[in-house]
Amino acid sequence: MRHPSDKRDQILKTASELICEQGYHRTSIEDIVQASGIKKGTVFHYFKSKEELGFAVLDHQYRGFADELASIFSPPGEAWEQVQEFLDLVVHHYAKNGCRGGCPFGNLALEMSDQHEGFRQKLNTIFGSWVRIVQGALERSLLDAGPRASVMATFVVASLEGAIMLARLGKDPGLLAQCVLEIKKYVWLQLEGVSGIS
Amino acid sequence: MRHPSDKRDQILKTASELICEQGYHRTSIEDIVQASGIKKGTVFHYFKSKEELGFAVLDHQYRGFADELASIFSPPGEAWEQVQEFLDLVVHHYAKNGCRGGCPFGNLALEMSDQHEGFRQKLNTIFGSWVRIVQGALERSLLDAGPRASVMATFVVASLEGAIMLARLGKDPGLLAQCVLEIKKYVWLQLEGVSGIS
DNA sequence: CTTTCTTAACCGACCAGTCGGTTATTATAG
DNA sequence: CTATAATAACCGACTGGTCGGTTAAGAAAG
Repeated sequence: MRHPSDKRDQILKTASELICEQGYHRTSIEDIVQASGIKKGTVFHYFKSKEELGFAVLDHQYRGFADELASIFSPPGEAWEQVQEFLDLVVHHYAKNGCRGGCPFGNLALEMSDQHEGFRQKLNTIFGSWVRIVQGALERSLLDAGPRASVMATFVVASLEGAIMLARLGKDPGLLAQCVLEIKKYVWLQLEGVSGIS
Repeated sequence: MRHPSDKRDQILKTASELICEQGYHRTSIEDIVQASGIKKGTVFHYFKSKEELGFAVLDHQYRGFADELASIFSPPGEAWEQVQEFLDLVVHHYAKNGCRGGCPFGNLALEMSDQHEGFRQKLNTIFGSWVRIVQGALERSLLDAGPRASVMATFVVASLEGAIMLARLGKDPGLLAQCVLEIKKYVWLQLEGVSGIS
């Protein structure tokens, strides 16, 4: 008994990995065909174009990431500790795979920003919702939840992306861990300054 | 023409712009030929392969950037103000061009990190020397020049790269300006803490 | 003349995407 | 339950076009 979506998922998974490592343009349908064992006609049966497959891959990756975010930030608990937990998770993830692939969203963002308006908007939305989640946690941590939380959340995400990029370039997960410590220090100094936590 | 040709520079310039906006793989020799008016054979006369052209473009871009860095950090002066001057220059640059193109080194870094070892090493060296320049300035600003300066400089560069990426994605130079303020605040808090400057 | 530069014509490889056809699975009717 | 009709899943050879790269011959300069 075959589930109709069996092969579709396999295509999605293989394409995700390849696009993450090689980028969208560099990854050919033939690459996906070869890596997955699925035939070309089947790929175009489920996705009417490479572009549509690209969008589906992006959705697929974001769904997985959003689930992880939710599992950390949704349960009740100390917000600042949740932020730290999230940062540690990122560090741990890239330490495990040796920084191969880098951030799927950051990669596509740099590749497509000036190239494909549809991808740009989708990615911008993804980063926007990511920032908003961090912002929410920071607001719950700060006594005066003003516009500072938004600015700080944006900076945290930006720094994280930059650190992932440099760590990947240098094949050095330690660089990411080091930068994450600085991010924590940055946030910590703000929390201290504003709310007097110690 | 007497001097080694005019056309070589023109190829380099056009290729730099296109690769910066579209990426290396997405930019075909044909694109460069069409944008510059120079014929295909001429391109392969001066650069024996696309790869060699890519390396030359990278060198060309780094030379320009290194000159700017030198003109800021070399003259005698208050080191911390030089760092700020540099950050402001970056903000100003992307405000002027609306974040189009993004950082040439960051773009290539993400595109080539897992793809081409030669590019990876060259880019890693470039970022390394960039970090070291910032580190030097921080060391001149801090009373106790320890390993902290290196960590901070790495974080500054990483954050800057991440901010440029997000600003480009959102077509919002203001986001970069905002993040640079946070970078300054981050460094400032460290200087205060360590050396008691106010 | 020789050397350097420039050009257009050309090539094989590879790309995304198509198409006609062959199975599986399901729905329907007797 | 069986026979049949309809639909969805799957396959691989093929196409038109573009890619990076080559070649050979002309133009320009010393």
